[in-house]
Amino acid sequence: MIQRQKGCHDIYGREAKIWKYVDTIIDTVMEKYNYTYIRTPIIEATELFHRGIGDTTDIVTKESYDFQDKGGRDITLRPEGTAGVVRSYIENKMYGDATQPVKVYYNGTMYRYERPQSGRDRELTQFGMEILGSDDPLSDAEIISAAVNLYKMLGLKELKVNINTLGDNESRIRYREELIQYLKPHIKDFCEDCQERLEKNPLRILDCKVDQENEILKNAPKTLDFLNEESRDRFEKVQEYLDIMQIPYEINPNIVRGLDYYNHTVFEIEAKVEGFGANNVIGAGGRYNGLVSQLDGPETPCVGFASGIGRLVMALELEKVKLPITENIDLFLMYVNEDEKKYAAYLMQELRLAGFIVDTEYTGRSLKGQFKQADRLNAKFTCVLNSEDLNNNEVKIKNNKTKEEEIISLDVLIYYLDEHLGEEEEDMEECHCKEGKECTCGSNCNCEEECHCKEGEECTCGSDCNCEEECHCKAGEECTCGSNCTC
RNA sequence: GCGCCGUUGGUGAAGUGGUUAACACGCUAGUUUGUGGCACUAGUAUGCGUGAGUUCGAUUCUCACACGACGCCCCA
Repeated sequence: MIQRQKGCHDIYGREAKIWKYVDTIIDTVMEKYNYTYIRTPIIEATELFHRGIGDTTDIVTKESYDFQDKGGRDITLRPEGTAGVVRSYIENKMYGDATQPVKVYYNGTMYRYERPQSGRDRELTQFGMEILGSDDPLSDAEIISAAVNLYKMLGLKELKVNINTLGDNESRIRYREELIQYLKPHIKDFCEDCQERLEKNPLRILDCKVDQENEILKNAPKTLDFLNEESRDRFEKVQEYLDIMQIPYEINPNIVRGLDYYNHTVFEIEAKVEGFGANNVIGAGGRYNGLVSQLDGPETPCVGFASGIGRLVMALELEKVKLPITENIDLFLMYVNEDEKKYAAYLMQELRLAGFIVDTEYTGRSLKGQFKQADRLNAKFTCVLNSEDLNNNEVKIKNNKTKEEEIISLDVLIYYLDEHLGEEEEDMEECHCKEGKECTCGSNCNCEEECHCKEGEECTCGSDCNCEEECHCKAGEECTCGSNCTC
């Protein structure tokens, strides 16, 4: 059997619906902020990332998907989105556009040759936004606020925004040197990883999990002390704008972005969700004023942000955010003989063109099996096409929730469905499951009522539960049976 | 690149160095029910990640590899 590639995932079914939903929210929010969608190639010249992201970064040195194509060109599968956007900005001379700054957003797959773990895959989907051509601290604040608002709109509640500033390139380099000098005499007392980091990535030592309690580290020089006046003013301005926009944040001097191109404002957004793995940063970004010129474009100040959609979806699921995802169909048509089947084909065509979600039987199941199928598909209405009724120009339609059945004229079927599905919409949010009955609300269950599930039985509240014994659990409560039940 | 644990049917899984790999769910068919959701009956892996080794014999022991989960490095 051919398997998917390591660290890659197939996304389908309910999960795919969540991804699509997240995409639509991104589009909606970005439209409000007046960002335009940009789509750049997944493959780029290898040199772009070496010059853009930096030769010392692991992403470029160890983790990139490099190859030569048949023409001998050095190609890399993009490991992140910003470099490609900047390349496109320069190549298409967007700096000459009438509307400045240029505000764009992207949403696509990135590739990193890494060992997979929770929240990290080889193929990842990132959404990101960039403002190119503005040095205004308001643009820094806008990027952060847009990110936070997006997460809020998706339904995430517990967010932690960490911000920091690296200062301009000059103070950044000065600080780096100072830090190395300070740590060097004591480096023996640090963990092995930190000893490695000293020359390669000294700023990372500040954020080391092992040496967090080390007194020497606690007294280490801070980036903020090395800022020149301009950098300090800019950082204060960013905070001021964030305050005005009522975006809560914390200043965390240990936030260090991995990519070489960052300067001034940097930030990370963590999702504080129980059960999240070690990688709980769902989005991060910062200012990169030097990148455009470094890639042969005009001196252009920029700020941007990127977010992993996979982590985002994981956070939404762990937080059990209620998402407006439809998992039911309007009508399931059943039939027994060939004439009825033909009529089903005709009727489906009519109803689908009229805008209803309609399905029927395709595998030759018995009528009994068709009823089961209708339930599996969460059909709101079912209809057994019966030759006799059809000859009378009538159809028997059943509300699958109330179990009420009516015989109506075929001429008014569309009108009937329209009317009754409208009613359905209103209490779609409400769940009517009771003891011993199937949950009507689908898998994202928030039953208020008690459910009784026994070993091996499907939990009546709709979640997958492997109770050892009967449990009486309500929505949001810990399951009394001790199993991993999310009743 | 490093570490730890794992890999048995559509699903959750039990299990053993030796004839037919438990149980449950699901699915399909049948009986019954005025057109299903209950009950009952039957069917549903020639197979235990892949390859090699040990052995008379391996799904069960050993090794390698692949993949999965988690953590480190690094990073969204």
